Amino acid sequence: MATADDGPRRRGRRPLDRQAIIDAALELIDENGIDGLTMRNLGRRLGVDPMAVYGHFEDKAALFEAVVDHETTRLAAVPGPLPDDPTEIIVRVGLHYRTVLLDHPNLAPQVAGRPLPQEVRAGPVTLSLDLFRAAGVADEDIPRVANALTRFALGFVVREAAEVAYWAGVDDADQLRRARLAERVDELDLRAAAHNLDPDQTVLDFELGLRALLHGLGTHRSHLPA
Amino acid sequence: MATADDGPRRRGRRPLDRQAIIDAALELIDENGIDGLTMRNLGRRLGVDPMAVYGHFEDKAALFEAVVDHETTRLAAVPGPLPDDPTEIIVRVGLHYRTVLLDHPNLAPQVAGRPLPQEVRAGPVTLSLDLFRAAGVADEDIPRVANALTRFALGFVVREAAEVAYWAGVDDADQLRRARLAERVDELDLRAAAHNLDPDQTVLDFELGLRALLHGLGTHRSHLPA
DNA sequence: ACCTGAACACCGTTCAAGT
DNA sequence: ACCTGAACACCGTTCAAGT
Repeated sequence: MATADDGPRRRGRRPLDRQAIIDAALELIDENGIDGLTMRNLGRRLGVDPMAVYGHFEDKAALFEAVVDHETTRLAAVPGPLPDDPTEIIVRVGLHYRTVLLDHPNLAPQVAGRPLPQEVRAGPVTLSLDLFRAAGVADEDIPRVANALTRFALGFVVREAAEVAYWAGVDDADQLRRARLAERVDELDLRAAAHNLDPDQTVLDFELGLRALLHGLGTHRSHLPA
Repeated sequence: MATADDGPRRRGRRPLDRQAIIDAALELIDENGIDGLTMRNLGRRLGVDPMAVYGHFEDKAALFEAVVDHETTRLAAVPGPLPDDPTEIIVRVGLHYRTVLLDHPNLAPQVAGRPLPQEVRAGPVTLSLDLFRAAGVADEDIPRVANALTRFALGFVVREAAEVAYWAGVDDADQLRRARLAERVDELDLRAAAHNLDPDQTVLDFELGLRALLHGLGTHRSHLPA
């Protein structure tokens, strides 16, 4: 058992390496959004002087980049076994992206706003040239098709995460904003706010959109007007 | 002519109403990103004591919400004349969304992460039930189709804006990060970084994706597996 | 009614000091 | 080698005071 007075959060239990700091940073971001990550909060959570973190990261920006990189890396780890059909593989990758981004919705915009090296090269599954070729995409269309799919998948989920956070009233410090939200919910009929907040519905929307996009991109060499 | 010593930025030239404050806030956000908007910077830009802003907005959060609302409202103002074909109207609305969001790329994630009342009701053009019905979408599919289109359009542009800002090195305080970026650019072949940074190419990607999505959504009642 | 400026409680970061 | 704590220059905001 730990002694009673070795710090507010039992410091020393974890030896304060980079991973322990990244994990604590993710906790703070999950709990209070991106602004919840402050060097002082981080020190308190780790049971350590705030300045101790500077021994492992040059500054807050470097720490934050490491946190985002940590999540970006997870995007490449698509769980198997995988289907044979290339189209189905692409759908699976898309659904996996969504799952990873929603694990830390407050960080989703940052993860999605960054290039994804792993989707190009490393990792067990990659959106590779060969995959798109196997799916029947002509070589010269691949960058465009890859762009459309990537931006659809990441953009969809970022907006999903942001909407959920917004309606939930992220920084619910003031009741006034909530009251205004309630009004707006009543205004919405077409958008069907309730529909948007149900994860079981949203994942279906996501898969529908992804398949429709794949189908639309695949059946026509170009949808652009002459 | 203004006298030489009436403040660092000729205060009094504009009477400091809400609109003048919102305009100055947008300037600061455009120049230095979301963090460039501070009450002290705002006061300096307006040639006024920072606390003067509190006479017009309750706090910084209220000011920021007003700025985002200002941009959200612009989304509804689709310039005419409009085509007759409902599908073409939807494409035009999407392209207009892209233009508005890219006017203030640093604010795009905030604008896109918010519900868009105007797209439902007010404004000269709305993504209305009637529009989707005219485009041949079955009533029960409309929420799902509207979701897919809205999230594709807004998500695409948010990611576009974020990627451009990222490669440009938004907060280019440190050269080290730029060096790392240069390495990464070399790594990318499939994603075709140069392609992604060319606005003339990106708008074609956007329109292609939007049309493919519309086509895919329209030709099949459901793309979901049984 | 609107603006000012000192003050307070935060923040990231520097630096000299401890072990 | 790693952690500490005082100090500095920022930040949003409160409040008493000016006009």
